[in-house]
Amino acid sequence: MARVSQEHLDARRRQILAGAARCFSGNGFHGTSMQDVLKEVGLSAGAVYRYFASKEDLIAAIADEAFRSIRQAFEEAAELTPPPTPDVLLGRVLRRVIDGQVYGLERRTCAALMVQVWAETLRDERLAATLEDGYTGMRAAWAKLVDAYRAAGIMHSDVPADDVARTMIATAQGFMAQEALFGGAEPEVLENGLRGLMSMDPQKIS
Amino acid sequence: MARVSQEHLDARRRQILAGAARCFSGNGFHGTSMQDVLKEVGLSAGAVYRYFASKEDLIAAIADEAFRSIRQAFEEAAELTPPPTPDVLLGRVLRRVIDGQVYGLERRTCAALMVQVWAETLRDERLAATLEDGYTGMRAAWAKLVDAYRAAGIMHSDVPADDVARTMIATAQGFMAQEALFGGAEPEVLENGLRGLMSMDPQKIS
DNA sequence: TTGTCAAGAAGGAACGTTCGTTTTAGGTTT
DNA sequence: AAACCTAAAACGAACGTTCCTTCTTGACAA
Repeated sequence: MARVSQEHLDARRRQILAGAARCFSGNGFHGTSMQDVLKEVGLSAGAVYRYFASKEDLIAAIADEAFRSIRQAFEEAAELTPPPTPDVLLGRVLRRVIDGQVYGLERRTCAALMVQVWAETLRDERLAATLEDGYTGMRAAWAKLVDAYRAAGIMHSDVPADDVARTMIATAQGFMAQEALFGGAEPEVLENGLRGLMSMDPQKIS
Repeated sequence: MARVSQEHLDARRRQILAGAARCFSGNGFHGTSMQDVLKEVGLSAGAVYRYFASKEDLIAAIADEAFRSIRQAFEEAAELTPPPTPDVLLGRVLRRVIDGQVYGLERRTCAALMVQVWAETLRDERLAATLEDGYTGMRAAWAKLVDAYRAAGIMHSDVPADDVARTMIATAQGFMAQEALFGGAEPEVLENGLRGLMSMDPQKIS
């Protein structure tokens, strides 16, 4: 009867997730206690445990959101027609992910959360399965994109498309790691760097 | 005086580090208890705490070794003359790091440890400072290498050398993340992928 | 070569703390 | 009045670490 509005419930939920994400990004999932989270979100234990049954649930919700954000950025980029060159494409992905307002986190904090999620994925089979699913799809979409490059004659065809796809994805992942660890990994740096690499065709070099 | 030989002490120390590294790579530094480590290395608490004053010390020793391994792989590659193309170079780095026998870990386990070290670095200022030092040196060495490419006329000069250096390093980092998370990130995949990217000069495309 | 023994190395129970979580009782909002 | 939330206490379990005991080692005396 005296229920609060659904928007209120959703807002509370996001408030908890955002506060927890801030804690987790800086101290890791297991370096952060629930007391830390409670203090950060400004709610009592009773309130938080009304929205999440356990710390594990809270972690899973945050990791899933991170996966979703990454996957969406990659898949949106892969659907652009005509496909931009890798430098433009990956610049877009990085901007989208890192400025993508995951729980309203700053660029570096967001990148740090991603690294923490990777680490947690290594010890949680459920997360690993979710990530694997998303990765397989991304890889396929980007391999298609590489095929388009080859069909358009702007890339040599003597290399497996999947290998190029994995390499592009790895570059974006590496930039997220660098942003988390050192900061200053601007998308422009990635764009410039890729342009540099793209200009040195090994078949021309000898 | 009834000391045991220095070789014995060193062997015990490495035994502890190796066992701890196996635990940490799979369960994270804070998801692994000291009891887990004790069981894995087959020693008692009294024995382990004779070699490491605290869990933090143990973590720091392992992280330092991981940093050292990475840094050495990158710097060795950067000193090759004449400088190989990026595909060859990064293939070498990846092989060296990942098959580099860090505590005798398997490829994927070793990659997983790297990811855990990154995560820990985000919450430990001392580790962050160490990593920052190594990274700055690596970046400078690789920027020099890019300058050599340009001097040799095999790369366009309209892009900051440092940006290309960071992008190459990021690609290697991304591959380590992929190996940890999904496996199968062979150095050959990276080499092929880079060759593919290098063949699509954006200035030729239109 | 052998026996002795102090000291180093390892064992393992137990410590105090902190963890995630639940429970309690009482207040506030809709 | 029903749902939401607070504040505080308390729970057992698990944590990192310590402490005392036991075993082992190697120098040295015999």
